[in-house]
Amino acid sequence: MISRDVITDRLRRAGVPVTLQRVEIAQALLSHPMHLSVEQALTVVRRQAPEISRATMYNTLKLFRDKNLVRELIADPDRVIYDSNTTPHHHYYNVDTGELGDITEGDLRISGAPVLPAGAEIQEIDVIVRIRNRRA
Amino acid sequence: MISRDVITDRLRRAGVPVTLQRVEIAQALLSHPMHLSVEQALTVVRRQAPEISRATMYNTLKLFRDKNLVRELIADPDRVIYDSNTTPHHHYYNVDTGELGDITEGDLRISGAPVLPAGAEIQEIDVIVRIRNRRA
DNA sequence: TTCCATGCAAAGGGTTTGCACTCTC
DNA sequence: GAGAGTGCAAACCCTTTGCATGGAA
Repeated sequence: MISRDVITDRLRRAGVPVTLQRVEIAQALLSHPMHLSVEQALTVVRRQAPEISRATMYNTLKLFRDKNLVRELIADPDRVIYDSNTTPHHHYYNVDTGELGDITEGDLRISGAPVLPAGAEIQEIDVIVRIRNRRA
Repeated sequence: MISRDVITDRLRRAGVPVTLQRVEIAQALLSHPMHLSVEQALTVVRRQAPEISRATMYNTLKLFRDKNLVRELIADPDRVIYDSNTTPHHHYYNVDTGELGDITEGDLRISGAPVLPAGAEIQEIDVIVRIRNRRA
C-alpha cells in the first residue's frame, strides 16, 4: 500500500485536482496492477472508505482514465473493466468464464500504420485475444 | 440484394435452421458488409419485414455470430456492433464520434504466440485502434 | 404432434443524471 | 465565498427473460 502523500503527489502530477475521495480511490487501485469492474472497485475502496458513492466511483474512474492513471478495457460486453496497469500490454478474455488476463507486450506484436480518417489520430491500440475452454 | 434462395442456402450450409425471420434478417444484413447495432439492424430489417421483434433480432444475431455469419464487435462501450464482414480485418473506433470503420488486415499485422491459461484456445483476436479527432 | 422460434412486455443490470449538500482553494 | 466535487436516488438504455402464440419438420 502506497502512502497517502505519495498518492497525493501522483494525482497532482497527473493533473487531477485532489480530494479526499480521489486519494482513497487512487490508493486502493494504484498500489498494485489490477483489473476491476466499477462494482468491484467500489467494494475494494469501501473497505477503507465506506462513504464513497457509486456516482463518485464512476466519475473518478473516468477522470483517472482521462489522465492516464488507469486504462479502460472494453472486453467484456456486460461491463467496463479498469486496469491500473498503464504500461503497454495486451489482454486475453475468456468468453466462457469472463476471466480477463494480461498478455506481455513482447508476446504479441503489432506492426504497420493503418490508414485513418482525415483529422484523426491514434489514441491507443487495444488487442484482445478472445479465448475459450477447449471443447472435449 | 441477394435472392431469398441463395440466402436460405447459406443459412443451411452454416447450420442455421431456416425460418422466415432468419431469412429476412440474413438478406438484409449479409448482402453487403456493414456495421450495425441491434437497433439499427432492427430498423433496416423492418423496412422489409415490419413484424420482426426486438427479441428475435437479439436471438438471431447471437445465433448468426455462433455460426460465423456475422462478427460481434465489442468496441463501443455502450452497445454491441455486428459486422457482416467475416473475413479477417481490424477496426478503428473514434472515441469522439462513435464512428466505427475497417482497417485492412495487411495494414496492421499481429505476430507472436501469447501464453494462454491451460485448457484454453484462441477463438479470435480483436484489434481495435481507438482514434480521436486531432486537438486544435 | 412435438419442439423450437417468435412476439410482446416486463424485468434486469450497468451507467448516467439531477439536485442539494459539502469541500477545496 | 465561488466553483467544483460528492452522495443519493431516480432515470435511462441496452439486453435478457417469461410466457403464450405460431411455425417447422
